[in-house]
Amino acid sequence: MTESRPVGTKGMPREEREAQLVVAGTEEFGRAGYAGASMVEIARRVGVTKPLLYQYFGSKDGLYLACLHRAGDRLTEGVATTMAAGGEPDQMPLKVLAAIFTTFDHDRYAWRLLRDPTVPATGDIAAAAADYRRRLDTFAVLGATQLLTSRGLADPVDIEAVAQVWTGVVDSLISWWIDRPGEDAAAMTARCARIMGGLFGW
Amino acid sequence: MTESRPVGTKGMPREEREAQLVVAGTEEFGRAGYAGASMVEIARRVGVTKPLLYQYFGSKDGLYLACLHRAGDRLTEGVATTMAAGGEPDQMPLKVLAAIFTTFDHDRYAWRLLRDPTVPATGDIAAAAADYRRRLDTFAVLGATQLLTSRGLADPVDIEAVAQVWTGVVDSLISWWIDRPGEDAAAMTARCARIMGGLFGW
DNA sequence: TGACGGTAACTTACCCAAGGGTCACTTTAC
DNA sequence: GTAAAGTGACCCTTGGGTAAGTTACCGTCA
Repeated sequence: MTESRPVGTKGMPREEREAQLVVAGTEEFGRAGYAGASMVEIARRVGVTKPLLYQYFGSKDGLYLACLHRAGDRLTEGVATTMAAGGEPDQMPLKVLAAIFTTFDHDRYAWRLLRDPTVPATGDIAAAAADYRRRLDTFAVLGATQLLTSRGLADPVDIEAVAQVWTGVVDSLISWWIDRPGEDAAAMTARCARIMGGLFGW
Repeated sequence: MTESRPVGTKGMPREEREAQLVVAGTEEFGRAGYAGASMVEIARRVGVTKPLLYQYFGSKDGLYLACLHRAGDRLTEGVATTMAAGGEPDQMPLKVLAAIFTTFDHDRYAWRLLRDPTVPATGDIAAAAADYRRRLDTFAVLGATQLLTSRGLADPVDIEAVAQVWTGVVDSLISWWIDRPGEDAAAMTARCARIMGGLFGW
């Protein structure tokens, strides 16, 4: 009789709803950071209310961890595969970028979760994020070592610095990409190839 | 009679206390972001309580704006001076870095205020930060244009991308620097010169 | 095939701690 | 004695988190 039906199941299985919430959470956490993101806003994006979010994920940390693990696993996997394939040191950056762009074409905020400075300094999230960053750093340091030694530079501190700047470059490229939804992964890769070729001769 | 003397003036003039609070605020905002920073914590760092902070700055936004203006003015000024001096396109990045390192050697968190993703999306802070970023972007785009055209690249979208990546590189270098308090501005500049020379032949 | 009960999906309405913000007041310097 | 520096104690909103109840789906049994 009444037209308002705000309550009751909407027939969506838990698994599917959870996936929606993780996607929405990733975007919101990526956009506003852990500290700035709001649970009720994340629920609202999916057309659902806060208690359901808590029933499924337990807490803000639980949701963040779910988002972080999805992003971190996909990222480390993709980079590991690319690095394992090997190649010339000055070709690796572009290959890794291509892998990242392809993997996260429709999930561009995911990368930011690993480097969110607003997460609590201690606890599960900090530990998990640090672990993913450590794994990525290992790859970055490996690539930087190959690149610098091929140029006659061997200072380990230089290598660390280059590795960190590299992750910052990825960060910037992804932020730039987020602001340009029309640019797909292939266009992004082509642009980077053109620029690196022109600037560095790589 | 009582040994506890928690109240009463401590003989510090307002101007000086304000400067202390801006320094503490810059560090705390830079570390935790606008959303994650706490006013009582900032006051505590200076050995003072919250009401004094509010008496001097009015609000959290007021304090943030004071920190932001100090950082933004010093930064844009330093970069403008360096850019105005001119030079070879591939020498400019290092010159700008040297200027930034020197200016912010004892204030390393300042840079982050301009790029804090946790500030409210609208309002005075957003406007002021956007304005500073726009000014810096203008310099970055200018430098990128000179650099890319000298290499035969002219796509304006490429130039925008390079400009944004450049600001990201500065970001990463400063983050890396924050974690290594022993490295002073001169050492940092020398390191960057060595790396850029080795990697790019600049 | 239809009633029916159990379970999963979902909500309203609430609690509570944290943190931004304020008031009235106290103390010291000059 | 007055003005500026400074504080304890409070208010109130925001947002994380919860309790209890409501609705729809779905398998089962007559």
